[in-house]
Amino acid sequence: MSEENETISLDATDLRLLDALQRDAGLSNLALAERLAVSPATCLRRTRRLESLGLIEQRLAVLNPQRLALALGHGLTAVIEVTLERQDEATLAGFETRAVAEPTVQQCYRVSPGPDFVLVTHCADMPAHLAMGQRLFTADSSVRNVKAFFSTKRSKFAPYLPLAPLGR
Amino acid sequence: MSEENETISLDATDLRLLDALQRDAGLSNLALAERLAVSPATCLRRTRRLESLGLIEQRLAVLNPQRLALALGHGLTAVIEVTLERQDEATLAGFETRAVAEPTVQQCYRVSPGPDFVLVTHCADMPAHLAMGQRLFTADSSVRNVKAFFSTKRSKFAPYLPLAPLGR
DNA sequence: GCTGAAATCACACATTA
DNA sequence: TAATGTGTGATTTCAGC
Repeated sequence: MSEENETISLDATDLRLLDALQRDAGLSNLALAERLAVSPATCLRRTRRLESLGLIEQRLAVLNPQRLALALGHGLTAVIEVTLERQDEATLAGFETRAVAEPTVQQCYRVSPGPDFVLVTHCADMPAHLAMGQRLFTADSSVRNVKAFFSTKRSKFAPYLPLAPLGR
Repeated sequence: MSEENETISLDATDLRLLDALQRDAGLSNLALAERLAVSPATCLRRTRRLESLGLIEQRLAVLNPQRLALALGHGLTAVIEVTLERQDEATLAGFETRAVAEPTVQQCYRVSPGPDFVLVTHCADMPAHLAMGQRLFTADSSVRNVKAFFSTKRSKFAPYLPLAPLGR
């Protein structure tokens, strides 16, 4: 992946390609090319470029937690607000590193105003959730306050970024 | 997609397959089969079954918002807590339907205790964010209270579900 | 954007437990 | 009987032009 912060230039085809991929990464290169009305070769070259530029971060299958629960038992999704004792960069970065390293943390956002971080976590059960809280919050003296809300239903999961020049 | 709520039975190979796919849906069937030490045919059959059972909800490319911002200008990610006037199912379902239909809403969770919903939204800019707030909250008399936190950095995005019998 | 070689996929069928 | 693995033609990928 290209690591420089050079200015990246994207034309309308790149944007349509990114948009198609963030909605359905299961399409074959051929199907994708047809949808964008470009040749398969062009489509492939562009996709490779967008990957090498780091714009496409990962491709993943999103599993359905409700369905999976029928087979594995219910997991526990929580939205957690975390406030630290101090807001200097070292303190923030320290907590962030620990949060990101925790496998049960699915998402981590630095936010403002309000708490310092919002996490989305998913644990197998309540003991696992409590153990995560022990590791990540109780054992960390830089954590001042924690509020956890448990998800009773994930109504939507569609992390699509708006690609403005598309006119969406 | 199978719509019945029949008991779904998953063996260790199914779980390893789901786990591989939720971490990397870019693998070819051949590579996947090799990783799981099964034949390509088995791998493909199993994948199809998991899709038809609705366990695999979608395949998507996750874009990097920081990188994309270099080309498009920064967007605005917010975590929003929403409390409604009443908590009866009709009121909850009404708001949920509107939230899910809003394209800027990336994720929607019903939660308890605390607020009734937590949303993760992404808008092109502040005017777009305010317009979303107008549509979704101000215009809805069932909404009592809204708290929005703006994300200054997405530190982690890895919506992997724990597949317990794997021993992870 | 086109073409062709190499890889991959997807299906039918034989095989095993 | 149900699931796996092997083999085949068809499709797709991906290089050079």
